[in-house]
Formats: sequence, C-alpha cells, structure tokens
Amino acid sequence: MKDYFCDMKKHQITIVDIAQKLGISKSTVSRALTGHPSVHQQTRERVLKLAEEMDYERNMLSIGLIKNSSLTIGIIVPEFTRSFFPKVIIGAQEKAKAAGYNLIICHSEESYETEVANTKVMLLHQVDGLLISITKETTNFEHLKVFQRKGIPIVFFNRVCEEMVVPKVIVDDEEGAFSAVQHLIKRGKKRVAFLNGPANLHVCKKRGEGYKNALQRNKLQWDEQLLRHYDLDLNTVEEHVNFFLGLQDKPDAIFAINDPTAIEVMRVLKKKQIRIPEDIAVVGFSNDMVSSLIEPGLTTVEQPVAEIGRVAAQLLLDQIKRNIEDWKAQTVILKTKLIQRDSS
Amino acid sequence: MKDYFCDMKKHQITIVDIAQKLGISKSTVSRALTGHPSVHQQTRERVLKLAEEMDYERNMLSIGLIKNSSLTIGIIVPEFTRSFFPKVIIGAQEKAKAAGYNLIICHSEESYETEVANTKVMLLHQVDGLLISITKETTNFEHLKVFQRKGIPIVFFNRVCEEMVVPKVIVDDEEGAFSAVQHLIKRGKKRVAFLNGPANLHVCKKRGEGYKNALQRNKLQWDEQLLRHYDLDLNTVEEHVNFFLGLQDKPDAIFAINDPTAIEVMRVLKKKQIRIPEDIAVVGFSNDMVSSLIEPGLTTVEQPVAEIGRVAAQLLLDQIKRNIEDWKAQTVILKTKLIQRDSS
DNA sequence: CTGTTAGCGCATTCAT
DNA sequence: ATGAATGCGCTAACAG
Repeated sequence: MKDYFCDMKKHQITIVDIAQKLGISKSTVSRALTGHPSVHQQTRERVLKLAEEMDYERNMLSIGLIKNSSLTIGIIVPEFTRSFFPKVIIGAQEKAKAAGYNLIICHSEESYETEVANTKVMLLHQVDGLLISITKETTNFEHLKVFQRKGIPIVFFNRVCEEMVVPKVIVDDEEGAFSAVQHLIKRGKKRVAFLNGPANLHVCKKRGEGYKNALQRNKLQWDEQLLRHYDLDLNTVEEHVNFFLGLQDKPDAIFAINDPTAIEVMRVLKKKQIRIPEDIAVVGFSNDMVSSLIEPGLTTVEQPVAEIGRVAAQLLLDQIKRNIEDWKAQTVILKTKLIQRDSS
Repeated sequence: MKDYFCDMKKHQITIVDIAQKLGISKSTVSRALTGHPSVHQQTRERVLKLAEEMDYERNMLSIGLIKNSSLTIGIIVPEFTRSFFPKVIIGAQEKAKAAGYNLIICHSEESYETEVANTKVMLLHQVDGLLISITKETTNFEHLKVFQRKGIPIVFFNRVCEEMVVPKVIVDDEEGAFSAVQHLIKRGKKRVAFLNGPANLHVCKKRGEGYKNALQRNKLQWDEQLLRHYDLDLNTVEEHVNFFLGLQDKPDAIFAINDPTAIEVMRVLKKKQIRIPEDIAVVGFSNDMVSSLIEPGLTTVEQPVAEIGRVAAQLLLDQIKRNIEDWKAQTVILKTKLIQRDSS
C-alpha cells in the first residue's frame, strides 16, 4: 500500500493517460486540449470532460521546452522595502500580463553577488527577457552581457549600465535635480548641500550634474564640501549630516538623493532642534508614499514610477518580438515634477 | 491556457554543442557538468572550461521535466507597496537561499484572477513548493488544491485558507488585537471602534474576536455600529471614519486593521481638526516603517515580519523533504508586541 | 479528422 | 571512463 502511494506521488496525469482511456492517440488529445480546429466536436468534448475528471493539468515545462520560451519575463530589483521598486514592478506586470507574459521577480538586496545569482535563476528558467535595475555595487556587467549573447533582450531602468547598448528607461535626473536646487535657491537658500548616492551609479552622476548646473546658473559658489556621496545605508546618514553641520559655513538646505535619505536627514535635524525649513530646508527625490505623511511634508521630485515599469516592459516586449538583428537601443527619458511641501 | 508562444527560436547552447566541439558524447558532457564521479578529471576540466567559454547554462525546463523538480520555491503575495510583504519575502529568501533553493515571487495585486494566473506560473516553473498569502477576494481554493494533488507542498502565511489542512504561519491576531484594545481602554477610552478588513479573511475574524474579547473583559458595552468591515481600499476609509463621527455616541478611539488604514484614519481626523489622541486615539497593526515617522507616532501591534517569512520557508522546506504521506499540517503562531507611541 | 513519427535538452540506464 | 539508447510530457510536421 505504501509503495502504491509512492508511485502515485511520482505519476503525473498526462495526455497519454487520457488517450489510453479514450482509446485515441495522444496527438488528438493534445489537439483537443489546445483548441486545434480540426478535431471532431464530440471527440473534443470527451477529452475535455475526462481531463477535467482526472484533474489533468498541462505540463508547461515540456511546452516551454518545445517552444524554447517560457512566456515569462524576469525583473531584478536591488531593493523593495520602499515603495519605489514595487510600484515599478506593478507597472511592468500590468504590461506583461496584457501581452500574455508572466513576471518573475528577484531581489538582489543591493548585493552584486546576489544579483549575479539572480541572473542565473533567470537564465535557468529560460526567461524571454530581463528587466533590471542594478545594485549599488555592480560595476562589472559580464553576467548581463551573457543575455545579449544568448539573444535574450535586456532593458535597464532607473539604475542603468552605461556601457551596454540596450534599451533603457530613466527619468530626467539632471533636470529633476536642477529643478529641486533651483527651487531651494528661489526660496532664498544660498548654501545648498547635496547628499548624493554612490558615485558609480549613472543616476547619481546625473543628479550631481543637475545640482551643479543649478548652482552655476544662479552664480552660487561651488563648494565641494557640500557635495557628499554615500552608500545608501541609512545608518550613516547621521554622520554626513553632522559633517555638514560641523562646517565653518553651514548649509541652509540639504538636497538628498532620495526620499528615505531625506526623511532620515529630517529626523537627525529635528533631533537637534534645527527648524525645517527655516534653518535648513530639505528636499528629496521620488515622492515615496511616506513623504506626504510625515511632518513637515517633504518637498520632493516626483517620478512617474509605475510608468517607468510600463515603458520598460513595453520596450522589452518589443525587443522580444523583434529578431536580434533588429534590436533597437533607445533610451526613454521620462519627465519629473517638483512637488512642493513644507520642508522647503 | 492560450497559446501565446511565438516561434522564433533563438539558438541555445546545448550539451550537444559542447560535445561536438570536444568530439565526445553528450552523456559525458552531462556527467561532467553534473559532477558525476566517473568522469576523467581531464575530460571534466575541458568540458567545464568550454562550457564557461560558450556561456552555457543548463536548461531548467528540461531538467525539471525529468526530475519533476526545479530547486525553486514560489511565493505569492497580494500586495507589496507597503513594507509588510517585502519584509516577509526577505525572510523567506534568506531561508530558501541557505537551503540551496531559489525564490520566485509573484504579485497577485489583491486580484483572485491574478492569483490563479500566478499559480499557473508556479506550476509552469515546476516549483517544489509554494508560499502564499491569499488575496482579499479569494474564497475558492481549487487552484491551490491542485498543488496538493500534485504532491507540491503549500504553506500559508498571514492570510491563510481555513479549509485546507496544510502548514500555516500566522501571528496571534486575537491576542494582538486584544492587547491593542486593552491598551486603549486602560488609557481611559470607553468607546473603541474597530475598522476591520474583509470579513472573509481569517486574520480579520481573529482580530475581530480579540477586539470583542477586550470589550467584554472590561465590561464595555458591545455596539455593533462600532465594528465595520471594509475592503482595504484606502480611498474608502474616509467614509467609514465619517460614519463613526456621525454616530449619536461617537467613538473616542479607533483601532484599525493595519497601519496604512490607521494612518489614513489619522489623516482624515487631522483634516477635521480632531485631536489625536485626546479626542480620538488611533492604533494600527503591523508596525510598518512609516508608523514611527509620522506625527503623532502611531501606536501599533508589531509583528515579527521577517520571522514569518523565515518560519514559513522552513516549514515548506521541511514538507519538500518529506514524503507526501508524512506531511504535517502544523500551524505556527508567532507573538505580537504592542508598540506605544503618541497616537494613543 | 486522426494516427504516426520525430524531436525540444537533458539525465540515466545499459552497454562496452 | 565513455557512448548509445531511452524517455520526461508535449507539440508539430507528415501522412493517411
């Protein structure tokens, strides 16, 4: 009896089982199941009925094997406890689903090593395309170039790889940062500090440029002490704020690379009884869900988050449909929008 | 399932390619790749080297087909723009990775239909087990029972299915709700309202029981107008709050099913110049990241979020290792902890 | 309309 | 230590 059960566990109901019971060939069963037109109506009904009765489920693995496709696209994000990446994923999923594709998500936890492991998972699962935003540590791109060589399209979003010629979706980071700093200056601030992210990330470089441009445009002195790069570990934000506060000539505004950072900056300032925005104004980037809930409300640069996901997925689906020699490598740059609240 | 597969086959590097280049049989290549002992050391090295050079990746679809396993476990969550589910996922990923399993994540976006589609993806990828927290719409469980029939273990967490006898990981929702309401009453509140979630969710039922128990224990009158179920759509929270405020005998405290709801309640109250907690105190559930950042800080019932993921993954891995006839269906109940802040 | 045959990429038995 | 052959479950020519 026990052996019987063990065997049962292994044995899947297949089209052959159905075919045998019905005394027809498995091809006919297959055709009936897939809705092929040239099957006798009566045969089809008998197959469908028996399949239902026997709890038959198609084995998509074998189908994927044949078609060399899994109808799945993968997405790798470095982080998702904040609302940014989840919202991108939701946008991407929307487009993918509409095209009949499923989405599998991997989380690289800002670790290069995990990212490489994730790409292996994607390869193993035969994804038809990959969406990715790289980790803060990623400077080697071999694991991603593999996809190109294999003819599996990649689309970058948010954190892109500069050296790879593939579609990318970003926002106008330079313009976004520019408008944030411009706004602060218009509010009367003269010494705007920028707590930037890792210098190797393209997105951070661009925001750095926007920052500098805004200063120049307003003929404000460029002070390199006011631009600091940090590794996105929120625990270290306090040190950086302390550095700013320890300067001979303190900043009167802090622009932060993203909203979580800005919120942490605000927490540190509040703890020190520094008034926001009177003493020091704060501006973030992204318009996270939290930013409207805290006090004072955080002024921030809004990104069309779900749209980033939608566009990225659409570009990927376009690539998937194209032959490899017709691949296009456009970069889509979406607009940002300054959201003014009470922190500035 | 509709046939969406398109036909362009990108050529994959297979063991046959490697075998041909090396002038050996594909069996030997296979053995070298899988680490079979009886392969000449030199042969193995040549194979490994060439595989590396050619960017060869094993095709999981075919291996999965043969082995009926993919070393992958799936996780389906209904929502993840808040920090709750992402943190659970991170915990689960930790355990899975340690056991050599990969984790693929699907997002059901609180839609029954999407959840069903997600389970198909999991089946397609031949996951060895499934972790799931159901959507608020899910009342039919056929798509999940399929897994049991196929011998693929399932573990529920947070939002569990009552009628299925499988392992589950929840927190002590009844006790958590009890302690929240007990706390409010100790603070002098006499009319505690509860804005609960969908009545069909087990987790909501349990919290409802905790709420009622606390009232009873304190000999407070049970008023059915003070207990409302809502569909977790934050846009409708305002109506419910307005209902409470329109009562003859208004509540002096509102306990909300989760933190986002509580925060929305607070927003509505603040808009109406109602003082928190003096006029109406507010308590949430989960200790979301936001809750400590807003003002006043939200009193809430903390859940061991990552631990939920870890335990669920561990239970699943245990089931995977067991034969189907040895499956255990224990329910693990983790402890909650009341976090007192200024909203109560 | 339906049956036959041939793989998809790989692991695995059985040979040698 | 290696090669040949078999088959996982299914679809897709190619016959009838």
